[in-house]
Amino acid sequence: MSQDTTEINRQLRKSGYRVTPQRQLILDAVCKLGEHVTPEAVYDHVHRIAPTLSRATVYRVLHFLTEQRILAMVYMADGHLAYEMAGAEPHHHLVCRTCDSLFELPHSVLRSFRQTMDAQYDFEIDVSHLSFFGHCTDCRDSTGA
Amino acid sequence: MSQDTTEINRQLRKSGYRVTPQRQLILDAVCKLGEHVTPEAVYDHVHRIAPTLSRATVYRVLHFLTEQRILAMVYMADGHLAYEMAGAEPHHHLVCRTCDSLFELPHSVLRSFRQTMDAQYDFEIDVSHLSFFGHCTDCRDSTGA
DNA sequence: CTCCTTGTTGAGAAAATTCGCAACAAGAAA
DNA sequence: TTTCTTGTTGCGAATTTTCTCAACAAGGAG
Repeated sequence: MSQDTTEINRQLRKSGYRVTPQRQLILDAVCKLGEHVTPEAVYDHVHRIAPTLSRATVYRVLHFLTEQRILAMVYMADGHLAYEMAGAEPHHHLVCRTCDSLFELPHSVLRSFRQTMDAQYDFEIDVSHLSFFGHCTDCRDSTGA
Repeated sequence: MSQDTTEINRQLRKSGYRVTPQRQLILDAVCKLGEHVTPEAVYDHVHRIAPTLSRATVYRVLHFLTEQRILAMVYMADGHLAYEMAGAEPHHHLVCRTCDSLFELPHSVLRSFRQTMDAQYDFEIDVSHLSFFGHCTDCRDSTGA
């Protein structure tokens, strides 16, 4: 389940943050629940183990762990946000605004683009996950010309 | 203000949708309020003119007009969503997850990437606006290593 | 081991966004 | 212009996400 939590904990402490049981529970939950984990799913999961752990903490910790590059945000087709472990194999999404379908995009496609951003803007685009919105094959011609 | 609304209206009707006063008011509002218009700002604006126009309608219409490629969604640094006319000069954002700063990215940088997506996946990435999350020059080294 | 400093949490209120459904009204057809 | 179909809206409730702030507790210092 919880992959090398030890290493993550060490990293957090080193940065001056604290390793609390809440953070560990939430991290474990995302880890265990797999890809595209919603805040509500996390809450349901951890709430059974720690009934006093509040929703606010779930949202805060998810945000915090994303900032720490431990988790990655995933924009779902329905517009909602989900999370997953940032360490997982990077993959990206093409989300169709019309039919809401979601296509996976191999990380390799992004490689050169990221390098350009890095070299020209010194900006490190989040490797873990990107979502591109637009219109898929079936929908691209359905609106107007 | 309201740029060629006539053409937009025609297009909507042609697609089987209706042109209602609410939709026109909301479109005008976004047009007039400029870039990065929040739903709340739209509501405040139209509510003065049409007090019964509900928040739900504002959200629904913004979503609808985005789907119709008339508006474009903009992910703000604070995580909130804003809208702007899709016809405007395309520009994109680099959003730093750590310091929340927002950098503008010229459209030209995206050109080849879009062409690749188009050619290889037959997916038309939204031209109007993209947001890339990551870490800027100042923040990229501040976490870990 | 005990004491501080200050990063974190819990609880509930507040704010933001979405839903459900009956009443409405745009606009095609007659 | 009147009628009818069905896409849209309003309202209020339900959900989701954020905020405030006092009480807590992680972990470094002594």
